[in-house]
Amino acid sequence: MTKSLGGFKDKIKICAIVGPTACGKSDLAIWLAREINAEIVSADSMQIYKGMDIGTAKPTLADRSLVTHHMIDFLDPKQSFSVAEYVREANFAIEGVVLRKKRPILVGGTGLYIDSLLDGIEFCEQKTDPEIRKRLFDDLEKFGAEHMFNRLKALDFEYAQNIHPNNTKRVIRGLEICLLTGLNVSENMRLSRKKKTHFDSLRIGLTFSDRKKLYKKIDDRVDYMIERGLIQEARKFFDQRKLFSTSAQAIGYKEFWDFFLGKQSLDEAISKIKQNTRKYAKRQLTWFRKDRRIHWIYCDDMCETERKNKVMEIVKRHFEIKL
RNA sequence: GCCUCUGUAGCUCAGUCGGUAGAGCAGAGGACUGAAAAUCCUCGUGUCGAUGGUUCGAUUCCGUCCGGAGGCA
Repeated sequence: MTKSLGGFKDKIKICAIVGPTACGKSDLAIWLAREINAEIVSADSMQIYKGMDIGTAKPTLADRSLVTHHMIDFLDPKQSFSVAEYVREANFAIEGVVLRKKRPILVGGTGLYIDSLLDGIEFCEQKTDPEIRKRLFDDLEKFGAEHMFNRLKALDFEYAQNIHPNNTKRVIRGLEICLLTGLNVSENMRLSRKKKTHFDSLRIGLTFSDRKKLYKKIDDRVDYMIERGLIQEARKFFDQRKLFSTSAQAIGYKEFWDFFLGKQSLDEAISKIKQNTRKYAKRQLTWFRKDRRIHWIYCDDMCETERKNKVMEIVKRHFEIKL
């Protein structure tokens, strides 16, 4: 969290547009930003990467010439990234927006990034340590998941109760935190929540009441990505794929690798992308649904004009904009 | 026309030496604090193609019919 943000007297009013992938968040945000003199701050863990344009449905240059976008298109795909870095950079970007006398709109589907930012989660100073992590993974291979879980349980019983022994990624991170900070995970989490957020946020959720309609939009969008040249875009990264860390997870790229190797047909790769995107959307919905603060807008229950009116109504109330 | 194989969950298939059935995938729900587009957990009743026969009992054995695949003419 940047020190300077704490320097603002009042809480920063911010509007967040959240929801599953392919539900129309970006378009709505661009329209809204132009209406209320705003700049857009993205909360998307993959649109940060340079060159990954089609597959991440990144706002186009035309979109970006209409409204200033932050937190997209700035990192090399070989670089890793994390929530902590996101929160730091996004806070910095929002500070700039406010200093320019513009309103900030947060838009994205990465729930962890959104909540960590808006709820003011303060991550500890210590970064991740690749060596410790590697050692822990070696131990995992040697001794198994159950053993690692027991080690965590001994250090932090409270946290261990919340995670499943098979979720080795979480178990190892838990152990890493203990080794790195000297405090257990639960204690770290309490500290991270100690300070109050400096945001006064409005959360608007975009979704469909009929899940099938969302899935149809996803399928259609993947087909459109293919038309726009997703295969060529993915191919550009193919040779370097082993150097990717965070970006290697992006849907719409990794699914082509078996196709490029001649192990799978193009149709199979495309179906896989659609399927993975649908599953991803489902996970996003699980994340957002539990958040009672979100004002939900169901895209299939109202026409575009109604939708915009509804959004404008609650946004104006939040920013105290007079008619 | 004859022969062989085949018809079981939305899909691909297993299985029941005769006591009405189970995997993978798909799908649904959930968790989530430095990899999060990641990672992980939970959830399986379906006229076992139709109909007749044998049997205490058939999805399982037998006959016929219907659908699908292949072979021979």
